[in-house]
Amino acid sequence: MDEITSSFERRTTADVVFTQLHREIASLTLLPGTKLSEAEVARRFGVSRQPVREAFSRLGNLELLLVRPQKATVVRGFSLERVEHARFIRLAVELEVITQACAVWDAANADILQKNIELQRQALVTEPKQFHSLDFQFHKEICELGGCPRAIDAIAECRQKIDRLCTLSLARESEATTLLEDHIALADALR
Amino acid sequence: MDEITSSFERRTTADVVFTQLHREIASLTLLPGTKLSEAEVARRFGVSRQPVREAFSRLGNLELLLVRPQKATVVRGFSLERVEHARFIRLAVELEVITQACAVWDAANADILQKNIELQRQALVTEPKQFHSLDFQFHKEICELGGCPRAIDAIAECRQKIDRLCTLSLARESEATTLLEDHIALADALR
DNA sequence: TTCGCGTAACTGGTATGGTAGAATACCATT
DNA sequence: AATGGTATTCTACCATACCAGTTACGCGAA
Repeated sequence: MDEITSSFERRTTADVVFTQLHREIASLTLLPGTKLSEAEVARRFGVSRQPVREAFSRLGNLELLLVRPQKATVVRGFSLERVEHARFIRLAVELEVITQACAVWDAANADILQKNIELQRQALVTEPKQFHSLDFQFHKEICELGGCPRAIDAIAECRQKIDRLCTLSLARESEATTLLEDHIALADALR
Repeated sequence: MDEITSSFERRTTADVVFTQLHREIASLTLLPGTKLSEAEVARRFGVSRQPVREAFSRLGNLELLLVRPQKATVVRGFSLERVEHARFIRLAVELEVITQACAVWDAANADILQKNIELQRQALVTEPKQFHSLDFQFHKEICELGGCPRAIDAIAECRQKIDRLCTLSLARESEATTLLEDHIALADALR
């Protein structure tokens, strides 16, 4: 989730509110349908309405909040349709990245990925919390090796939308195992 | 470009400023690097700084403006890298859509596309301005027929970013011809 | 009890004043 | 003339007050 905050040089009040609210929405501390009021949130954070308003605006742009004039702002539900959409985009991008990666493949690349997979295997039994970042890096490496370094941004963006639902529905640990298998298969296919 | 404003139920002052600025940036009336000040723009529109600020925020989210604390807000340049990125995403999505479309293809679908292509051919000689919307609809139809109606949103989003550069570099008319050929080839391939 | 209406509380949108930080221009000093 | 420091001026940011719709609640009549 830190990909979001890392680009801010100086943290303004609005940034703080935005980041915190984003976290709460993503972690489902704030459930969809929850009504948020600028004034109430402002009180909670001990700031004026202005930065809260700014934060609401950004969250609205991310489609996490539905804010309309003179009506209460609510946490947006994730329709399955929208999740499916994000998953579709991600799939399309990943496939294309892999296609491109195939064109320029060599042994050195395979080594890099293999090294990452080993780390993943270790992380799975010793430090499950690290798996997530390794997973991210795995895809990032494919993007870079494939010559599309910026593609990872798009993938991460989709992933973030999808993950909101995953937090709700399934345990991360059991998922990690299947992901690792996917990664191994992927590396094999590239070779 | 109207896909952007159409989703607003009630037009607020901020909406107006946002839409107008967006138009000016997209049409290169405001060149990249141009410095914009909240106060100055507010004066120009005859409104307070607040809605301008709101508009700046939205444009910043779209990466059209670079707004950082206590520093002048500038119109963002489109690095070739970013255009390439958008083009890449679009390509990936379109390819995937077409793949899916192939799976469920039949003669009726082919007719629909063929009808659109005929319209395009006419538009090219009689009413070039219509070509753009027909082009949009062509891709939209493929998305819908392929069972991914929302994919067109992602495509349109990328296209918008790309078009900003196209406005600068090449005449739309000559491009339209090659696009039509592409469309015909595409419809053939699907069949 | 139930329905309708009016009012009061609350919503986000707008206007404005003040503040801290960044950039620039300018002057003094070397 | 070149440079370093300073003051002015600009920036976006934040707080506050006010406004115009919207919603919700309670009271009175049927």
